[in-house]
Amino acid sequence: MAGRKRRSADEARAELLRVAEDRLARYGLEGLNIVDVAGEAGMSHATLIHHFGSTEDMRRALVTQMTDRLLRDVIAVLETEAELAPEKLLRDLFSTLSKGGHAKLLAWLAVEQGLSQSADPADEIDDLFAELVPIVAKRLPTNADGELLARRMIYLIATSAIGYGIAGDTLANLIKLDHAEVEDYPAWLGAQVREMLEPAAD
Amino acid sequence: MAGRKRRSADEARAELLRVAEDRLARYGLEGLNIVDVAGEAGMSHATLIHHFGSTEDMRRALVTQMTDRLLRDVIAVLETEAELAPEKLLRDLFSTLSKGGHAKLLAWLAVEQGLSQSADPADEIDDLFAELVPIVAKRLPTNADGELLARRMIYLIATSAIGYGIAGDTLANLIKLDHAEVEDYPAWLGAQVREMLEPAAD
DNA sequence: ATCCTTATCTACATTAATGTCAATAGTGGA
DNA sequence: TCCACTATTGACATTAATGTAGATAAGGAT
Repeated sequence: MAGRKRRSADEARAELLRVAEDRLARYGLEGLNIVDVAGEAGMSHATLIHHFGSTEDMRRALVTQMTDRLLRDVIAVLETEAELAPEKLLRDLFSTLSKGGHAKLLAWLAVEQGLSQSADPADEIDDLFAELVPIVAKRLPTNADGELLARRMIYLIATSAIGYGIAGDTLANLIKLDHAEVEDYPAWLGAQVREMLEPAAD
Repeated sequence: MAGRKRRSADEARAELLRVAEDRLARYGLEGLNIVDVAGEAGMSHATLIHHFGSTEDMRRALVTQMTDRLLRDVIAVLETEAELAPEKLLRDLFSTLSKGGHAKLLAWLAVEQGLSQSADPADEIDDLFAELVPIVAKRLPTNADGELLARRMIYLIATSAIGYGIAGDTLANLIKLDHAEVEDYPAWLGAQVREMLEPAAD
């Protein structure tokens, strides 16, 4: 009753996504229900629905925003660094995906609804990947099939990173990799990738 | 009213899991609710609860059974084949995990509840991994740190396989890997693994 | 000042699921 | 044959979530 706070539609959306991302990191997926997200953002859940259309769409928007940022970072690093340093790059990448629940949210969407159904929200993501592939390809030693190799590398890293973010801890327990070794894994994988890219025994 | 069908507890559990696995492959995760699973198995959902304790436990039992079979297969192949053929092995492994929703169920459990919380149901799985590690290690060329390398290889393959099973299609769309290349990916990864294991440029 | 757009809220409707309980009925063993 | 055990069930209670509808109010534009 104490007067409503009225924001622009853009501000409202941005604020809701900000809160949602924070809650995802703090509480995991359960934290992403519309009542709590809207509540913490100082709105009613009906308002959230008004802005996003549905809970589903809100979550999709969140994963798009997070992935967008992630890819931009990767591209920026690859374009800046003169030397290819997959170890550091993968360490950051894996860390981002496992912390903050990014990978889990992604998995949730893929599993629960099918992330690929609607190509709409992934549009910017699509563009970023299109940008990424040639940048990686340019780094490869051999030009023959450079693009395909680049795509496969990206695919390998992406699948492993997602699996790591979702089930990395559980797997580590089962395989008896201790904490330090799990932490080192991304860098180790980076080293393997570097070796794969080196002009073999030629 | 037409007379109840009474099974032994073991039969009931086995039948419920059989139906659950079938429904998982057919309908995905939504197919795994207790009302439908029990219904298709010819029981009421209260009976399912009676046997498994909770929906959660039923799903856990299912993932345990499926993972158990998967690991046994992998171990059997590794012990039988004289020649190490990671290409074929990974092709089968990735296929099993992506088909039938195995990886998705796994992800769901890991994401929704935390698969690692209760170590109880993973007991047999734990044993199987303990069995697997030395078998893989024995295949490695260098003995130095053989076990650690084996664990890392298993970790790499497992994380990538899970990511592949969950988000493989979506990623392929984004990275513009066509269907054939996605199908080939496991074998390609197998070839990479083989190269990683070969005694380098020595 | 007035009006129009729309962000916002309250209250309600709906749905879909899990889990509980007390009663019932097969089945194997004494 | 009878009994004890327990698999089975229908009905109910609960919960937690999403989404809808109509009313209201904030703020910009004319």
